[in-house]
Amino acid sequence: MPDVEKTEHLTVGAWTKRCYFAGRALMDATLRPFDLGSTQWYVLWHLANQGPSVQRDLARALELERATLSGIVATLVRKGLVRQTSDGDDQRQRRLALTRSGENLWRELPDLSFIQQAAFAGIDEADLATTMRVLRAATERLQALLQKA
Amino acid sequence: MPDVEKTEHLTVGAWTKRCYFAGRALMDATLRPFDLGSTQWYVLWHLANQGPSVQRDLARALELERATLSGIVATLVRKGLVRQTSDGDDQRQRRLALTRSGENLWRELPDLSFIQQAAFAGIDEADLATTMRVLRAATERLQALLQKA
DNA sequence: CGATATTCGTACGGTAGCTGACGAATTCGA
DNA sequence: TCGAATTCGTCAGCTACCGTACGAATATCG
Repeated sequence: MPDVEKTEHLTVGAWTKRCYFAGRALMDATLRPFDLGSTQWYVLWHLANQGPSVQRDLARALELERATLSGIVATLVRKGLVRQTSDGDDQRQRRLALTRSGENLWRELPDLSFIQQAAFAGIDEADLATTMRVLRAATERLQALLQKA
Repeated sequence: MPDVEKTEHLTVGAWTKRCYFAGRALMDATLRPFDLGSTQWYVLWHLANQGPSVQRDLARALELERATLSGIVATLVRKGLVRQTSDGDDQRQRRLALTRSGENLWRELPDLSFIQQAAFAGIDEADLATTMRVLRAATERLQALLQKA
């Protein structure tokens, strides 16, 4: 939102937004042939690398609301990529795992690390670290402020 | 998405996401008493400060798709805050302007600059500039890559 | 002048987030 | 031990994005 910069506020906000959306769009474009959304990819990623997981834990790990994850999981189950069972000692919980076809799909998926690499290729290592630090600090301040409100 | 950092890619992507969402959440929380969403605020902001505008121009200025803006505008018109007329020489275009009640509401709205200020208070000016530069460069690379795909 | 291409706004469908409410299951306290 | 609080997953409803398709209006070109 370029014009907003004239107000001298929300400028970095505008760039975080642009950067976030650009990255996600590229992710989505890459995953489109596989009929996967970016968040669906994160779920598969976690299940493939961290193994089966209780839905609640997965939500915490991916920083999603339970309700949000619930919808994603429903989609993945419908596609036959993920299995949702309730075999634990706590009958409220649902355990998630990749199905055979989910594992097969995961093996076919391209490596997405090229996105991060392309985005920050040629950028000074120290500058990247600074950026991370600034964003982390800003996020923490914002979340703290949100807490109080 | 913290765990993702272990893959050593998408780490900055995760922070831009967190930062963007945290900022937007704070904006939404501040605007909630006025029953306004953050994008609705941007539209009012533009109309209040840049004056009436053709819908297409507004979409370009706010970096929104025409379809997206169309929905936002419909909501604002329904609330009686914005007037949508087609009085130009080009009968396809719709000219947008604040209504009287829209102007009144705008005057009542709090200044949102405290969000940006709070987020980056105490952060070194040079570091902030570096962050802006890195984000801008990354976004441009990502968009260029998206273009080709 | 008439056919074709473009542009504007809208409609529809999809993804990705959120909140709030709810039933079922579990835990905690008195 | 029994009632109250908490937790888990889901549902419904909202904002905010996207892409595609479409009708109407305009521009362009032969």
